Amino acid sequence: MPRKPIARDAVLDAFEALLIEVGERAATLDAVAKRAGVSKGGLLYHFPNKEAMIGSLLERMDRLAALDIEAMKAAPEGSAAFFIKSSLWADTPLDRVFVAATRLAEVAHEETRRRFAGIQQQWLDVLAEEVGPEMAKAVRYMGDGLYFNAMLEGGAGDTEVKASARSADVGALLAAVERLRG
Amino acid sequence: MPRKPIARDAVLDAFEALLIEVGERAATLDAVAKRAGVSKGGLLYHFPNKEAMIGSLLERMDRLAALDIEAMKAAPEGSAAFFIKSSLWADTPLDRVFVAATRLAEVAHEETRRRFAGIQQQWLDVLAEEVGPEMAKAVRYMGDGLYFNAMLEGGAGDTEVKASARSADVGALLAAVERLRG
DNA sequence: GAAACTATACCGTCCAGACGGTACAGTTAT
DNA sequence: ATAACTGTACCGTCTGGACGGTATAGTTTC
Repeated sequence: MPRKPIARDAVLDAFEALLIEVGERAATLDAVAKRAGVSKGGLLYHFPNKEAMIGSLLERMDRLAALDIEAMKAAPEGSAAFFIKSSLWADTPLDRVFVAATRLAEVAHEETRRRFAGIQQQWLDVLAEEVGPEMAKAVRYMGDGLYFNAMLEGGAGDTEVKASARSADVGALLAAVERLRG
Repeated sequence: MPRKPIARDAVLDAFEALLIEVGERAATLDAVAKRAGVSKGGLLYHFPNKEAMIGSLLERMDRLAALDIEAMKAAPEGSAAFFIKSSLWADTPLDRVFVAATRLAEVAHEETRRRFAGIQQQWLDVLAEEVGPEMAKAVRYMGDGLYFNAMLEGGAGDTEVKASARSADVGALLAAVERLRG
């Protein structure tokens, strides 16, 4: 059996972290390799080019999103409440890959945008089963707004403070969801 | 009398358009000059460097946002309904500069992020006067979600189709706002 | 006559990617 | 069992191109 490609995941993690913290512009191959503790040559061994690296990150996103949608369907508190809660930045693997991918979509990366649209549609479908198609949109836009703000904050400043400030907002949103459902 | 600096606004418009349509990465000085129908030298005559150009764009945003907030306060249908409607992508000057600036915030441009936070706070304050601080957050997140989606779509694909699809969503959001207010 | 440009040449830096090499785990032939 | 071989998993360096910015000489418009 050949050695395990431990560097592969390390590279993907580093790429993700740099996208979140310093944006797409600064997530260069050199920077990713350095952060992953790998040489640039080693990085390019696993991912023949940058596009391939992005492709692997998107696969990771699809995989995690599929799990999230399953959990959402099965959530005892209802899919809408689950959705709002999980839209809050909590540094989960899904949160991370999502914000990282947003950085790519922002630079007009078409494939990334397509994947996003697909996942959002799935969320909407599940929400619509619980609160109807109209209110589902309201709920989804609230969640999107939460992501939008997480993305704007990025890695800058005091993450702790901002996270707790936003978790207070979730209470308000859950109350709003209750009203919308009633 | 010297000629009027018509190129200045043309450059800013071109920069804005490129940010929206092809992202920050592709909005290079050469590309901006070409799109504005101006030589690179001419561009740099008005803006000594790229940062200065960004600064001017942010000034434009602040100016337009201030007008919007005044209109919001004076809106007969209420500030919340006005806010939701105006969060829809309608290709207005404010919409354009806002999405363009989002592209900069996404690449971790700190000054841009600060300006955003300031404007968002003002919106929240006005909304809170009408629907209270809790529901104001719900409304603002919905608006943010609308912007988030406009931003993800960018200039790619059929803008007409997507705009009309989203304007249908606004009906749902306005209904949601009604419920939240009641 | 001066502001508002055009046009072009150039510099330093950074980046994606190519390339040639090395270390070593596992396999096969003896 | 061990020497010879094979393929995977890397490392370090180099190159070509793009980008931000400088410089400068000339041209148009008011």
